Amino acid sequence: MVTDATSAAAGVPRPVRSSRTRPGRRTSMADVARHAGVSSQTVSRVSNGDAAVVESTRRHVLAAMEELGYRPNSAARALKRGEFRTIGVILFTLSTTGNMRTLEAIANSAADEGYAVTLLPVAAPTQDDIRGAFTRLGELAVDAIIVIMEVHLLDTAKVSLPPHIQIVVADSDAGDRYSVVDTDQAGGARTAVRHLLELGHRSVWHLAGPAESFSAQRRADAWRATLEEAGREVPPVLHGDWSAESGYRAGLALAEEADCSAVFAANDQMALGLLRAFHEAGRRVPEDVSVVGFDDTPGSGSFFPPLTTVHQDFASVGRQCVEGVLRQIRNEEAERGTTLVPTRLVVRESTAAAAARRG
Amino acid sequence: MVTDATSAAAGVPRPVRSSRTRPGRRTSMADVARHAGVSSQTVSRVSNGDAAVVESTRRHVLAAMEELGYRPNSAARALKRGEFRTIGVILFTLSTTGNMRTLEAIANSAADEGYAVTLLPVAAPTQDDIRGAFTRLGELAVDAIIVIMEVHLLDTAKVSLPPHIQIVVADSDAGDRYSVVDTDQAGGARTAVRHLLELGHRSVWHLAGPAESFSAQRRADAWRATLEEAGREVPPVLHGDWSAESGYRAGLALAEEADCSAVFAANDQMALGLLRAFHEAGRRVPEDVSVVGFDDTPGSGSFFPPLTTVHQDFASVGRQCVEGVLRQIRNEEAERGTTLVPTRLVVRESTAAAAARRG
DNA sequence: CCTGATTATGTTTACGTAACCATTCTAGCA
DNA sequence: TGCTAGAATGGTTACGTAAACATAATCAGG
Repeated sequence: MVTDATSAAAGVPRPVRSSRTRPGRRTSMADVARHAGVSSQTVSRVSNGDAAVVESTRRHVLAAMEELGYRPNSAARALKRGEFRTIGVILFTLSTTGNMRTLEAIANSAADEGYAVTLLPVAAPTQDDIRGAFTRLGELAVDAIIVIMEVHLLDTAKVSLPPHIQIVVADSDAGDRYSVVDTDQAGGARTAVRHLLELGHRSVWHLAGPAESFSAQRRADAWRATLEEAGREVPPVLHGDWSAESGYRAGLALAEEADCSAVFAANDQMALGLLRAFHEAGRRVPEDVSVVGFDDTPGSGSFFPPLTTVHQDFASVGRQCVEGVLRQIRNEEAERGTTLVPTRLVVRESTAAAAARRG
Repeated sequence: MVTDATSAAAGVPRPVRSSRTRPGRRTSMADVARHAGVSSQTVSRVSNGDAAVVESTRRHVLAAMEELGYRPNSAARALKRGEFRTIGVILFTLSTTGNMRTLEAIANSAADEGYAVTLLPVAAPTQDDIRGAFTRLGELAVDAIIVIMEVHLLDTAKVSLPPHIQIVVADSDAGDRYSVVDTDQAGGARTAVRHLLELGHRSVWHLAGPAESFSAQRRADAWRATLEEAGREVPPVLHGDWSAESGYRAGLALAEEADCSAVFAANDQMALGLLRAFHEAGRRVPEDVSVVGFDDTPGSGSFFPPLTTVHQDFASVGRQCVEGVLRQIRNEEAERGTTLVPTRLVVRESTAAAAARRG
């Protein structure tokens, strides 16, 4: 029930302005200091929990802060301290499992260290876009940058990286020029292929990612190398674009290959498409064809059949990106080299022992 | 080979310091001004592309900037201007399709408007965590906040929202207290159920999301209402936790129900689990059972069979969040009310006309 | 009761930028 | 030629914070 028509309308919450504070401005340390009858330096000390402020004073200042609704101004703080406590992340898209999970891990690790994460998406990997992004990053309030993309795209864009900013590159090559954290693509691919060979398959086909992708290349290279080491025939490589749809198309073609009893797909989405194509073509998985994916995306355990796949530890990738970047900030020097994060083969029901040799 | 032990180690790229600049500091406008022989005010004008600076001066200043590697200090800029040009996004997890796609759209829209996006993840939706997140956001360098979570969680956490900061809440209820942008959950669910009824199914079962979720509740409510409006029997509702695994478990139970010919799953992941359970139980989809999902996640078009599902336009949700927040910043006043983003039914192969009435 | 060390608090200043106002210069016109 | 309007540029200052230094208060030991 409305009891008083003249009262200020049940309004949007607004900051309470003490009569001591200037209108139109957020309350500053000076306001709090005046209100509490101390110097602004003492307010600063309380605000940072830093120096020795006697308990009674501290409480008094805290009360004043509370009363005036004081919030530290991070712009002034950053200006004074010379650091933003923020890490910038530049990436093309969040739409891949890997980027998304890596970003999440980065954000969580950064938060643990008291750092915020600023996102800088680049709509499409065109040169102009990348350059624009980096120009903006240079002006942005960040102490460091983590790049989640492939380094050769940086090169083609002739990007001038802000020199004072430390960089870790996830999902890339070029560990000799930047500090790189990446999943052990080759190791994962090798494990997948070995698993299939150990099941008795004569050879393993490969549905690779797009040719431009270094991740795809490394997985394909390791697949080929593993087959060659084992003295097996290397079937022609198929290329998809990471999408389930492209996996489906490749699967329709593979279903025609009578001697194809095992496929290693470069990611789970394409493996999903493969599964559908095989179902539709009447090739049973795993009885007729074994399929292994890569990523271990959520849901891959509920594919039909549940997918054997290479688990990527994106959380670890993200965490190590943040650790690397903070280490570089603290030491004030850039690092080089690549940190490989190991993978793990998750065996489910899409792989089985090879059927008797067929004709 | 190390050729000269006294040389500065083959080093990390470092900013070139002109002899005119003070060591240990990034070049400031004053440095550029000195180097170019103009006032720092003119440098400021060039930097902002703002005022009338004569072309020759402008080029001269730009050259000086280039030479000294000048980058504007965004902390000082923000302090002076009183705005950060940054939007904070708070969310629990990126691990759901919806959050991720919404975030991506927010980041893109914000970038278009010249705003950066700062991420503030909250590890688990406990009260302490939420409160911590908001305290940090209050001090954070943001002009506005977008909350991607359900409002009742804010309430239980007794969060005090920074009063000067504008808020748009995605994925929630409580449009009467905040400005909310959300998918038209009810409309989507209604469309899904109607689609199944129009195919001749006597009724539609529902695999709902977790009971705590408002999205799940609204989808379930609309499902029930649509059945009741059509005068159909309302089967008991099943609950999953959004995961494919929970869908699988529910599917095993549903496969036992002889009169279940159509299921509406509250998201695609659970629908994926349903499909696997039905396959394993020998119930053909769509011949024996029709299945509809919700989300239209990438890959759902390659499920086996391709999934009929309700497409959510996350890009639009994200865009409208940013538009709303910027409108509030510019008008300096909070808004209320809910903006519903329509859905679209994507009919694929997991739904078909009901078989002849069974026993 | 004084001295010197220690602790608590205050004062001054600089961080880099941009708004505001002042000054100089140019060109058009009487 | 002198005058004025307007354009281009410069000088000064404040934004809010925290470092560096200065001062005041307390206390132990002689």
